[in-house]
Amino acid sequence: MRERVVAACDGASKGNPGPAGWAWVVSDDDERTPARWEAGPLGRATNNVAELTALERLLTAVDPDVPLEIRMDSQYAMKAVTTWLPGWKRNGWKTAAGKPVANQDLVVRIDELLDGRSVEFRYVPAHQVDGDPLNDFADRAASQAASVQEPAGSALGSAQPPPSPDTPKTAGAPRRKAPRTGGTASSRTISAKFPGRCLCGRSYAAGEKIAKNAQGWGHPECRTAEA
Amino acid sequence: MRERVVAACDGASKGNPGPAGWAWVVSDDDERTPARWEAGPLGRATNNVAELTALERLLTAVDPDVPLEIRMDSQYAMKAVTTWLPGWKRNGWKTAAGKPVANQDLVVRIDELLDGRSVEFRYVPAHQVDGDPLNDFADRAASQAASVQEPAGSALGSAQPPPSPDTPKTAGAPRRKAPRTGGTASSRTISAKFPGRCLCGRSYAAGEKIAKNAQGWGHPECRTAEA
RNA sequence: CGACACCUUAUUCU
DNA sequence: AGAATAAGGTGTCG
Repeated sequence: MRERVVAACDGASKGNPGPAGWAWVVSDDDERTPARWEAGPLGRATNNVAELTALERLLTAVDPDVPLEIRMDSQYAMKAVTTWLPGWKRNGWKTAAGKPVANQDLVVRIDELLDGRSVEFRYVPAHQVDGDPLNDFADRAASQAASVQEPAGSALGSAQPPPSPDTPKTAGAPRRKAPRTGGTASSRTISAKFPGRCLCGRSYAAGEKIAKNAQGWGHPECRTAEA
Repeated sequence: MRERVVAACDGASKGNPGPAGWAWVVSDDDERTPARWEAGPLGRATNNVAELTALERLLTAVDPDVPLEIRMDSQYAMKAVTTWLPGWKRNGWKTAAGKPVANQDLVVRIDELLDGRSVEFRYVPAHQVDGDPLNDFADRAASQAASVQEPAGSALGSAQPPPSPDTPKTAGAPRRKAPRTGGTASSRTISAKFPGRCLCGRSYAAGEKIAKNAQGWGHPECRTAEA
């Protein structure tokens, strides 16, 4: 059976409500290095709409047959689609205070995308000194998308999102620099002779352009380091 | 009724937290020239403890009957004793996040000093190219006190605090040099025949040494320019 | 009442 | 380029 893929998603809203954005990232096999990512603007929205949208876009972008581990820092978005959703279906989408559940459309849509899929949600705290690198990447990409209100991602050849001013950096300990990713393709691509699965979780068809990465063959934009 | 006196106060903390200092300055009638000032060390403290202490020392040093305009660059210290204090008294000194309010002792002490007094607070931005001269003076005096951890002031015959390296200098426009102040006394002093009020806002008693300044008689250390 | 997130402001600095 | 000291608010749920 295929190895589970690790991903993260996050939302941002400048002013809350205000200019908002979403982002997701699928990791390399080391579960730390961004292999493929995407971010987009939302116009004026709340933080929680942005968080839910990020999850919805991630599930839409990844092959439903691939087992996923999704890391997120929003307990609201995570519990909405896991803990609270069954009760809401039963009680006619009423909150404990008797009011209508907010963002019902997004929650329902995510519920549909989750159907028949293997997804494990995992809460990771935001903005930690030595926190999850994928969550940090998604946080920065979403914040950037919220600010500039422009799409970005590995498929668009975007540069890595800039560091957030509010994300604490690692203390003195020296760290290996993560391999560059996402940017312009540089090594050779070929046409696939057989269909297969990229490390990003999506399959590729025979005849599709693929490139070699450290773990095998896959989408050219999913290359993580030169072979 | 007596004219309002203009003053400024500021704090500094090298490293934050780190060696800290406070300073206040009372202006001449031109509202630009330092007439009387004082600065002191705090040992290891935070920037905000230094800011609040500077305000507390100013209020302690100035006659409570004199109406004051206080200029400061710390919105934290200013709003703490004006905007936020009433709410804190009501809610048992809890922050919006539900945590105990920091530096409560200093805020309470300042609240007591403010009682029955005429004080207008005025925010002035820090480190501006053509910013408030009194705030700049207090900034330099507090920074110096934080560095050397020694008291200073007009009453001690201290020299003017040195310029800060981080304060942007005025662009090309030529400016009149502010009259020298605060340093060693140089012109004649006499014994007051009657009690009176100095321009610094404090009164002097009959028999106390006084000196003539541009606006009249007052404390020798409050002289602003030679007559 | 509690939790998580999104922020906004100012200062202190390094 | 970075971090610490402090406060305020909204979005959402149990």
